[in-house]
Amino acid sequence: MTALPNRDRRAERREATRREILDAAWLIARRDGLTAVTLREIAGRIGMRPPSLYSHFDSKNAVYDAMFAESWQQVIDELSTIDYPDQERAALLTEAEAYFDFATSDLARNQLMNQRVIHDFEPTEAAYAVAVDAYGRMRDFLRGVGVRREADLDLWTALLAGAINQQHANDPSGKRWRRQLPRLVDMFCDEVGIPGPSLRRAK
Amino acid sequence: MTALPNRDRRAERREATRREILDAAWLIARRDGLTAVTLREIAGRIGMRPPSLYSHFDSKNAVYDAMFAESWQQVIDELSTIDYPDQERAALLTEAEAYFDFATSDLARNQLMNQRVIHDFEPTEAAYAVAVDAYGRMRDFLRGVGVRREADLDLWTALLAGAINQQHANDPSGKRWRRQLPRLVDMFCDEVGIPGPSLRRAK
DNA sequence: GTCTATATTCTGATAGAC
DNA sequence: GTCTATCAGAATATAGAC
Repeated sequence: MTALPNRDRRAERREATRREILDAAWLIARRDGLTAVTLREIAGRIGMRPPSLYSHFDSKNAVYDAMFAESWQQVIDELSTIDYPDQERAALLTEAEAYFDFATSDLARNQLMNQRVIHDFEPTEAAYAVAVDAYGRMRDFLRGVGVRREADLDLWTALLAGAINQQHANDPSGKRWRRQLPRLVDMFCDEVGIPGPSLRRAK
Repeated sequence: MTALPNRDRRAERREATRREILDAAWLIARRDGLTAVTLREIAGRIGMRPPSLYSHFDSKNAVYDAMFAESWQQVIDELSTIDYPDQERAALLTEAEAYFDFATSDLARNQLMNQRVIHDFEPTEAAYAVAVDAYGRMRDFLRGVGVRREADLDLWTALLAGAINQQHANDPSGKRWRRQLPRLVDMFCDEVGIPGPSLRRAK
């Protein structure tokens, strides 16, 4: 009786190559924009020929699909490490700042996640499920501080999206709209009835 | 002494061709996305050969540049026809709805105006000046209802951008975030100290 | 799993005739 | 101002050898 190996070196290597492909794609996307990603350049960067990529991804959009899924997974991972303060308003501000920083730290990623920049790309069901999961966690978090109505969730996402979008468009290297976050969170809390001291007096 | 002609038929025809080119480009952009615009298809649609377009535009990005400028000019034209109510909050809501409707009625246009979808396109000084003009008019309008601080302007643009962005991304054919506008305007007015009755009680 | 070779189509742009 | 001809290159994707 031969013992089964406890590591699958083939699978590990395969996963490593897949990782290299995605990293190269991200590098190109950040440098020249999402639409500038080409199989040719991905291959060139990792010392492969373009057709070899098809052993790992069925198509170029399959690469985008993996990027889409991993972006939303990063949101989940990032937000799940947060140690929230007890006070509701402070917790909301912490959440807002974390998501804002995540979104504004990578324009290409944010475009892939939230804008229809690649017109013929639609996430697969599996990839979309990760985004739905991330949204569900945000909803659970808001429920935890007393926000339950659908319209209030829409309000929250609009406030965040607006600050992020303006930051990208008009002050990509600054903090002009990030500074508005305490104010936006206060406005949100006042509107939906979350009590507590204003976030802008302290400190 | 021969009289000068009071019309320049040559210039008129030239302008008409330029118009045809831009209309074709818009059609493609709306149908398949901004990045799908090609000189080949523009030419095909108006019964020309691709090289002929260079008699009217120096490059493909020059076409985008004209589209950028005319988009911002449309904002100016659109908002300047508005007959605002006297009451400040009502006036702000009218403005917000007009701009929201403008932005959400054409995804490609909004991407060209406000997102960096075409990575190697940067508007010329002349085209950018139109955008600056539009922004100046919005600033003047807000000043007219008592909003003067830079941070308050940033707040206003963030609220609008957020609603527009979420509408595009998550409910492109509906009104889910448009319904939030009265609420958003009320929140804004409360925050910056514009008096008046809530926009959500009446009607 | 990676390669070579290739298919097919498209890209923006220029030269020069008419 | 529009055309033909052409450039020089890039795009995604497939077939089949190794």
